[in-house]
Amino acid sequence: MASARDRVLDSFVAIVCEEGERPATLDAVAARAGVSKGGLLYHFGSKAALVEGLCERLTDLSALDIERMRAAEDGPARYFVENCQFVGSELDLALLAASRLQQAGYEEAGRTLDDTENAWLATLVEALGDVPTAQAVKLLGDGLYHAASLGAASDVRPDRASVDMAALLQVVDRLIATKPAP
Amino acid sequence: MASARDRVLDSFVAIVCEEGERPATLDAVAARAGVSKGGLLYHFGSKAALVEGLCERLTDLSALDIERMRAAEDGPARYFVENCQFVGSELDLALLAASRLQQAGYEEAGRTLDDTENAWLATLVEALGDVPTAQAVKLLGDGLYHAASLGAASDVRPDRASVDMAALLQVVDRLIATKPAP
DNA sequence: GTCTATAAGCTGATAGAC
DNA sequence: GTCTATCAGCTTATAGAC
Repeated sequence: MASARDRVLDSFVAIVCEEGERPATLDAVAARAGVSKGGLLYHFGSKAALVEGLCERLTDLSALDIERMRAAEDGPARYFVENCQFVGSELDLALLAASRLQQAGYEEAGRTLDDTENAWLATLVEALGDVPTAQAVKLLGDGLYHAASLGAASDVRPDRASVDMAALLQVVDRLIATKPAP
Repeated sequence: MASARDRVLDSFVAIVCEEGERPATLDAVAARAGVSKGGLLYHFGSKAALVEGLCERLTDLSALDIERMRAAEDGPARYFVENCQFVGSELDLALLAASRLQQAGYEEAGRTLDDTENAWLATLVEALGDVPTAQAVKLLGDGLYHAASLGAASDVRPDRASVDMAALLQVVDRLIATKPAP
């Protein structure tokens, strides 16, 4: 079984992703992690400390993802777009939670998100060689991520249009094929 | 001077956009609108009623925008992408506020957002004739909107990469030019 | 390291005067 | 239509026992 500290952070992330920032009270997080509020506050002295813990986790996970992206067989652009689908990975959850917390006013979450987004963009620019094309690919991914963040919170809406990933990747290929010579 | 009811709704939207959902307390909204909490509660009987008011406003504003999009000189796709930049318009504010409230757990805001997003996508599909291309354009816009929602809350970050709109519109043109024949 | 008990502050909402 | 006064509930955080 994971350490109590890890379980607390997992629970915090899970509740923020499933229900939002406001329901992620110290009481609720502690209960889900199977500790008392006092026990939680031993590991994270305040709610801001929980956010800080999430930011550290996000930084680690995104650095790992950048490495995988660089080494991806089909190239970083395809890897990036494909992985902007929400599948519930640790990185997905950390990103969604950070986004929610940023929107709830926690500035550190916003800074960490900015850093990770800049790293992704830089990797795309490096791989594609053309800045506008790289920015467009980044925006496509952000768009997917935006849709995920709308969906992951509430119940799934059957009438919400879902994206055909295979077709989208072909659009990405068109974008790369028509990019101006450097 | 606008009616008290409008001033209350304006204040609610403004605080949600500038500081987030949690700081948008009945007290804070009333103070900004220049009425007492009791005065506010006469017009909107609960916080959920404020959200409802915003949703109605968003529905009206987005219907107006769809009309403008259909009639746009450079075509709906260019109009759409250009207008996904956050410039602080009433529609921008309503969209950002709805997104924040959706992420804070207000389901009606999520439903209204879904409706407006579906309407934009349908208009793009109708104008471009190719679904994957239309979805890609929609995602580009969502990506821009995502960047705006990260920026509009906290202070402006000078190191955050900004998008070159002229270059992005050229990418959109490439996308449209290479779309498969119907 | 983890618990219980408690303090102190804030928030949404009601009741009733004007 | 708008105000003041007030309450009940929740949330963060502290203090101190085990």
